[in-house]
Amino acid sequence: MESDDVPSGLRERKKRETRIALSWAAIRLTVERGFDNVRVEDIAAEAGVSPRTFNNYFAGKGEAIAARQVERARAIAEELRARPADEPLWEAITNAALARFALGQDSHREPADQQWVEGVRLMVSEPALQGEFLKAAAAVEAEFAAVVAERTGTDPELDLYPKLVAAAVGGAMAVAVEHWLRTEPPGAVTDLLRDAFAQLSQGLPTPRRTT
Amino acid sequence: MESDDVPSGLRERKKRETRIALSWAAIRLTVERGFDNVRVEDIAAEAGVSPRTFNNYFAGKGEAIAARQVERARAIAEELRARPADEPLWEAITNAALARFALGQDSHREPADQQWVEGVRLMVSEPALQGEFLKAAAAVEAEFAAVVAERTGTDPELDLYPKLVAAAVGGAMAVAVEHWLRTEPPGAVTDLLRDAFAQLSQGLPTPRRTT
DNA sequence: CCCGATTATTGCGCACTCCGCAAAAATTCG
DNA sequence: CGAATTTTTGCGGAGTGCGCAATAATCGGG
Repeated sequence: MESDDVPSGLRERKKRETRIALSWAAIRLTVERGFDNVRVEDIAAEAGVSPRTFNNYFAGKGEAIAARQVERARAIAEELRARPADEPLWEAITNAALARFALGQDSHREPADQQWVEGVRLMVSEPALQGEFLKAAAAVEAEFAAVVAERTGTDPELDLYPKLVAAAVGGAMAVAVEHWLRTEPPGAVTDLLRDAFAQLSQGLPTPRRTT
Repeated sequence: MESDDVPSGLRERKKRETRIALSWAAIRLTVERGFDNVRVEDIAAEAGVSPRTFNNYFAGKGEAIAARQVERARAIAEELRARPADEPLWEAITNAALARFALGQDSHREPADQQWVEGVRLMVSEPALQGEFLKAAAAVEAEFAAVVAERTGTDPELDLYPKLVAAAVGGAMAVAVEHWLRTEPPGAVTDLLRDAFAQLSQGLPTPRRTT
């Protein structure tokens, strides 16, 4: 009956670990070999469970891969919730997103992952996965909208506002990341995110020619 | 080698017709029976082609269903391109979207489709399809971004701006339609769209309590 | 109008996916 | 420890997506 508490028994920990192991294995193999060259069987083997068990956790390869994005998005929503209530909305959103992105940024910065970045590019351009990523984003957007509604005193059922903000934020993050992946000397995602949110909060005015 | 001209031979017309017939059949059957109770075989039969041919046109059921959304989104992009260049961007976007949505709105307004609306609700809440819809939206967003870039003199490769606008617009439309489908006495989508775009163009300021 | 060239449709086969079901293994709790 | 709960696993089957090659339809020049 409980909704989201953490019993933290041994059982729950193992489940969590298996889930993460499966998701991670799916990502790693896909980045290395390409989505179509990875079978569920391989992923399960990598995580040390039976193929059937994979489907107890995820409905398909795509979902397993997108699971980690979901986690991050959730974390951003929680980060936002934890922000001081008197902080202006867009400032809070920007800070929340930046905090989480910066987190995963410098954690594994090795020069050797040049090849890995290339694999990621291929992965995100896989049509089957794009849908999955977007679906994942949409799933979390509802949650995000709820937090925004809390902060602004609006009602997700009646007002467009919270979901509009959630959709815009989700889109902005996607655009920023996409742009970042496409840029050859990879700069800082955080700068792109800051820029994107700033433009959003200003009503996306036609920028004056910066060239 | 030609990119998108219309040879208008008999062959191309038939192909287009088959494509539309398949897409339409997929939607109709899904709305009536639910996504999982429709087999590719059924869709093909409805359109008068072999099951194998279905896969020559679409990679799966979901893609067939989303195909019509793609078409509409494309139409909006073209509508935007056709707008006078001196019209302010957000006005042009709003008008373009409104024109296309109003088009499909009153075309088949019968009291008998109460049941149909219910089916559509079920359809859009199907997880497998949400991903597909979003993927379709993303596909067109690039096109939309290109038009925005044209209008504003920005470069999709360098500036975040055009894609940011495209993402925001796509998200806003999705939110508006979702809200509209959830509202019991179905009002006018166009009003919701107008509202959504207005909020976007004003930077999504925290609304003052309207209750 | 007809015939060769091009293109679409179709049937067949196969690898893979996803899920229901029930047995086996693991974990929890009294 | 031992029974109850939960998870893992193997099996089986319905569906899917696509390559391949044969067949049918369309096109375009003579």
